[in-house]
Amino acid sequence: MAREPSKSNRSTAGDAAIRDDARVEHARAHCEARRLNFTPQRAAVYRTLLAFNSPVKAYDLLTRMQQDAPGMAPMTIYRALDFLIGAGLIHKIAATASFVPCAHEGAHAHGQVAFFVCQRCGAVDEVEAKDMIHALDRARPHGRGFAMQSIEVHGLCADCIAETSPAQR
Amino acid sequence: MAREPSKSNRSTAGDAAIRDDARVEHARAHCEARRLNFTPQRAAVYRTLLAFNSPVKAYDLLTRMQQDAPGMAPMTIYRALDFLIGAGLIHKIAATASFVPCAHEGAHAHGQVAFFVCQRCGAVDEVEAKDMIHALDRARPHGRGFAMQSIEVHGLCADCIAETSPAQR
DNA sequence: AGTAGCATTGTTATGTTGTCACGTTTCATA
DNA sequence: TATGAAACGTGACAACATAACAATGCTACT
Repeated sequence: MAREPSKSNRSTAGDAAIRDDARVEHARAHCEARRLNFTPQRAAVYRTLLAFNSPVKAYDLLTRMQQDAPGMAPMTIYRALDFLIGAGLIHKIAATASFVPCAHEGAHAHGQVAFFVCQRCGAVDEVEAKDMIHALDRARPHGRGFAMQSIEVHGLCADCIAETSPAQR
Repeated sequence: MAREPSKSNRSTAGDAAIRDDARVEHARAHCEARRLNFTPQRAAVYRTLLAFNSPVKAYDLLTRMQQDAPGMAPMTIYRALDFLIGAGLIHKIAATASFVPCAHEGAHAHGQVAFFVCQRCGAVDEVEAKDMIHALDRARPHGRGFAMQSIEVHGLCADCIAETSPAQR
């Protein structure tokens, strides 16, 4: 699943890098429009997160960034991640203590997004959740005043079900 | 987030202990019916978790249990918690890395429960979620084969909204 | 009774994730 | 240029979780 940074497949990797660069520029504009300070450090963390192309743990991000910036400390990563979450550019997945770029580049309201998290492989699928919110509100008998910010659905993705069921027979 | 509209807050620690004891016996029967080994150690961890009456972190549980059993190691706690989760007697709340007794004493199917988790105070409200599951299934455009096991809704509870909004005005 | 196999528990060490505290740098702007 | 807030560097540490292996005890079969 992980994309190797190998030198084969060069054109694909290059295309991905170009797409990531575009997303970084989009994020910069997003922050400028909100008077948020999209510093080089924050941009670098965001850029690195994009390159993984899958949910990333803070220390994996740190390890990767230390290749270019030896001595970088955990705090540096966590501060940048906090900023990016606040800006709506990334999300934290509690189930796996990992981070993913927002699939909508921050362009959704709070409480209108849901994550389907596979507990086996860690894959995350982010979907708009307006309809779900309504369904949840109706289905919930009490706790009326609860202000939803995100939903995590934990379970097994189709791929992992396919891989595990035969072994159990 | 009280589950029942109590007539008064006069319930004593003694009453609570008696209720907890009943729940431990219920859990014992639950396990025996499933040929699961509800050992004294596991019972003790469950009993201690019940006594907190709120979401508990593993190390808080450890600290408490070390009062009676000095030298108890983290492994011991985590093993018991794993067993209790497997037995359906408790749930893990990923958002706060904490554990709560199942509000239904294990009497619900997998994928039919949702947790409303307050990100400020950590309070957890567990509700049956059959209706939500259907709503989620309908609202979700892709990820057809996803097998839901639990839902965590993250946000702010009514109490915390009441406490924070005046300060923000 | 003997013993093989398994589940449970004990013990030590280690790995992983996240935060605190405090000092320094940067930079817009008054 | 002063100065104050935001951002950043750094080291220590707190909190959360598991690996690995030893010891114990149960139980099922001979």
